[in-house]
Amino acid sequence: MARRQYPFHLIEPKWQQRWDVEQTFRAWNPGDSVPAGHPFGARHGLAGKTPSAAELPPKFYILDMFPYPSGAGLHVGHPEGYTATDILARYRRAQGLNVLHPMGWDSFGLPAEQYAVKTGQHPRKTTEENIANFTRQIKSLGFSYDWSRELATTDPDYFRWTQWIFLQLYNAWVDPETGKAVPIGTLRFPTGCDSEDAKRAYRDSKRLAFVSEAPVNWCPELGTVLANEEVIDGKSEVGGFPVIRRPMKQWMLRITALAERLLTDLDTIEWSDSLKEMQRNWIGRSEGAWVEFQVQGSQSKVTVFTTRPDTLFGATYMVLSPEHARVKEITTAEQAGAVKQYQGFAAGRSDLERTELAKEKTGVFTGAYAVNPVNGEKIPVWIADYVLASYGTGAIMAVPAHDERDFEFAEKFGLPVVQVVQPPDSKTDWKGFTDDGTAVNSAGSDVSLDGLSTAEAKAKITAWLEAKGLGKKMVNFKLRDWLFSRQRYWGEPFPILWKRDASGVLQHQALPESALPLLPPALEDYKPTADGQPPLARATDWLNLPDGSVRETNTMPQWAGSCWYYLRYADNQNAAAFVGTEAESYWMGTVGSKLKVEGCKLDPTTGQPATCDLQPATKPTTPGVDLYVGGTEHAVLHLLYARFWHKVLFDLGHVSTAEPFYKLVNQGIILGEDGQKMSKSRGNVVNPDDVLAEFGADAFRLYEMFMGPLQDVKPWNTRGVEGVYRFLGRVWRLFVDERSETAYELAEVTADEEQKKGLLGLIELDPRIGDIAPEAAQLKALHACIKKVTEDLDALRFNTAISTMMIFVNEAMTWQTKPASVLRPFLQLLAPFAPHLAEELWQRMSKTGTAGAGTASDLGAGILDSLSYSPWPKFDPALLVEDTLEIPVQVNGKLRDVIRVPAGATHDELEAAARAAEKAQPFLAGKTIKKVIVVPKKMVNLIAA
RNA sequence: GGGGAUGUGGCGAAAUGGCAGACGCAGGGGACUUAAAAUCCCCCGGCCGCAAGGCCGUGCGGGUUCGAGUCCCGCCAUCCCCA
Repeated sequence: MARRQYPFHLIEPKWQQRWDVEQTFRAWNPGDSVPAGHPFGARHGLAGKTPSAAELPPKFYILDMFPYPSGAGLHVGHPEGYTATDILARYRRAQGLNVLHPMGWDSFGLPAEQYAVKTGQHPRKTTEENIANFTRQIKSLGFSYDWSRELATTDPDYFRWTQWIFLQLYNAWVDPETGKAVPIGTLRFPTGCDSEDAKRAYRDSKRLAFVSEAPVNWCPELGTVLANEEVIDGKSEVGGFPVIRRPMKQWMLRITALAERLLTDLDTIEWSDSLKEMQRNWIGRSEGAWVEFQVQGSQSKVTVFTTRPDTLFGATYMVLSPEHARVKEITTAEQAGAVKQYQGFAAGRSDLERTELAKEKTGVFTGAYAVNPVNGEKIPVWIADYVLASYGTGAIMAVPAHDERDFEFAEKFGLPVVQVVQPPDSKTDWKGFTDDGTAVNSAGSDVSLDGLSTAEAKAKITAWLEAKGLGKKMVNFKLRDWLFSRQRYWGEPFPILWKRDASGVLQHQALPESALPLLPPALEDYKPTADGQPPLARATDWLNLPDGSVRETNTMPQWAGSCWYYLRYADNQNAAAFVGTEAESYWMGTVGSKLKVEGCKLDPTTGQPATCDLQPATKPTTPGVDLYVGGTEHAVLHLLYARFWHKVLFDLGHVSTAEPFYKLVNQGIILGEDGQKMSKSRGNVVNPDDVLAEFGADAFRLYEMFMGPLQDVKPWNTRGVEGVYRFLGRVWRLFVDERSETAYELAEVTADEEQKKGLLGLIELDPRIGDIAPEAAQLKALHACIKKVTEDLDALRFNTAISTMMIFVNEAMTWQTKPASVLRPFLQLLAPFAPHLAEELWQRMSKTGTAGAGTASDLGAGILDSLSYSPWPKFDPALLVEDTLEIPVQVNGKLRDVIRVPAGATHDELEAAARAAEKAQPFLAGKTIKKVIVVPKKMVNLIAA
């Protein structure tokens, strides 16, 4: 190990302990009493008071995606986002905002359960051990979390409310007229729906949480249903066991009912365009029409959904999905055998195999014909597995001329191909042309589309269909309802009972809220039962109630707990509600402070903040979480699910905003030193513990941010850590007296562990630091640094902010005098990035008895003891004004010279100086200047010929 | 297959359409030292040149512009997500 650049091994534990003991980073809810000694109270004049929401400073809610506490511990990818949010949390705190910055655990999950199956150790024990290790690692990085708000999704006090929210979903439906979730009691029953049984069935079919017989990914080996994302190439992601599709009774959440709002409300939030695009694609809204086809010689009708009703004249056959309900009744006797056989074949194939991977189209003719409503033509009806039962109506009209898959199918089975769209460019082949064009061959006895553009044709034919009662405009979504049950032990049990009705049929029924939390039973064996029941079914005492009803044995998926944790952080001790109204509306920004915070202007001679009081607010605070940072792997599912729950809670009046996360940033992943994704098998995983031991937490944090832009993918490089570590060493040497440090180093050699803690006191400030009037160049360096770091932080450009501080320090190292009024504000800039080092030096700068020209009180006056709550400095633009500028001179667009001119040079002066530029002369010789482009303060371009 | 992102020195990267390569790493040279480590100073895109300087250069091909790493069109490559 190289020589230590500075005693981070003593500094970091010292400050971490102090922050912990003093609860420095506690966030204050409306109605909390602020203790007299807390720096937040000192900063805001709230010491010993109990401020209301209006009296508190504006809120800033900055959130990390909470981790699954795995047995492997933290790797360097986790703290990337955490460091970014911590820097911003500290920055906003310094700006005077009331910052909510919490951390918790997404602790339900399969690994702990699998370990339990193998060893019999309760998953709770494994989970607690892993949380303890994660906590230790995260705390060692010095993040300013309010640990009093810690939560774990596996904690009964937490999942009690997850179950409660499930009941809200269960007891709600979406009124199609308003598109809003409302209590199930408001449901209006259709005429004829009179009996209690009929009403129950109708009600159950409208609930946002409902039971459905759906084809699911069943993994016999794991004994559970898997979500699509947990199945890779037909095998389980965990363990690689085969997965088959089979219909099962499952709890579903009706997310499709809010599809439209999930789509349109994306416009109200500040996410990256690419992220919004991913959500839009996932929701997959398409406008089209449904069209009804009469089956010839039968009463049966088949409804199809098409996004291209304008191509109706080109429909030469129809395809139903093999599972379509009408298949049985329309199939002719001759084809029955073939159809049945094909249905069996299709059942064994996944959606993936059926649609995307299938190069060879398959299908069979049903023997039936349908009538094309626009021209009365008879077209054959096929079944084929490239049509999915779950998309649209499960049936399509095939227009092989203008749809790729239909075309392939028609080619293979020799079906006719009729052109009905003319491409705008006559050179383009119409076969397989799927874009917009002009309708052709589209005239029937009753309606003609010929000559119309695709958009016009769509409108005309849809109106015609509607008038005839044969079809209607329709919006379809790719988004499916959310399969919400898992056959596992380590998840939230459903607060549901199954009770027999009068005819002996089991009916589901919600537990009362008073029965929550419903705990999972104690088990000896965590495996599914021999007959394929979930593990909860093993607990017969728990399962069977005295009245003969049985409990639901499925559990919720891991997504459940992460759908609302950001709300619980706002009020995690609340025993009466999932979140208190006042806390929710304050932190989500709907009832807020009437104050705003101005930056603090520095007095140029003392470097101390002058005025930085709270001013009346002119803008409302941000609705929702101000900034949410996490990995791009959650770009779709988690974020969509959480938005869905939030909207339901909003509609039901439980939360005050329509969207949970106002601004969201995805951090890029960190690769191993070899440029490959970090993984145990590649052996390229970097453990933060090792980096911390050698370089300290501040260097680790700094490097994580210095590597490159937060959103980018970037490889780890240990040499790079050394670089920023050296920078911190230079900062240290900028402030401390070299001789005292030598004395400290000598003492450390012989000191025992206990004595070492006291040794920091031996180190003194550099005697050249004092209350000296700063030189103009020094002030300029400082204020340029304040400007750039502040702007970079606002734009999340951490890497360039660090570069800027390096430039400042490199320059400051050459100074013969070190005015405290310049060095002190620099520490404030550094503090969010390297908080331990900055606090340590700050403390020395404000301590009595420091060497130097100024007296102790001069150095400390007006400065809070706690750097964490000291006001962020504001730069003075007047100090940054240049009196001369370097202006590049181009000839014909190529740089030829650089001239120095007064900053206020006029257009003509600039032009004259450029024409006279010495090094430009050879390129002007013998030519005449045709044109001159002058960009004031920027450049001059001479066009010569 | 669909979607998203990214291509700039040996490496990580900077650059409101206006001096490409800030800052850092690696490398080279020097100072200090008995020596090393640490630290400090200098050099560091390629080619030609003793030098001054010149030419070329931001994945490839076009375009817009006085001027393009940046904007537009078309390719290629890599990575990520989803199916």
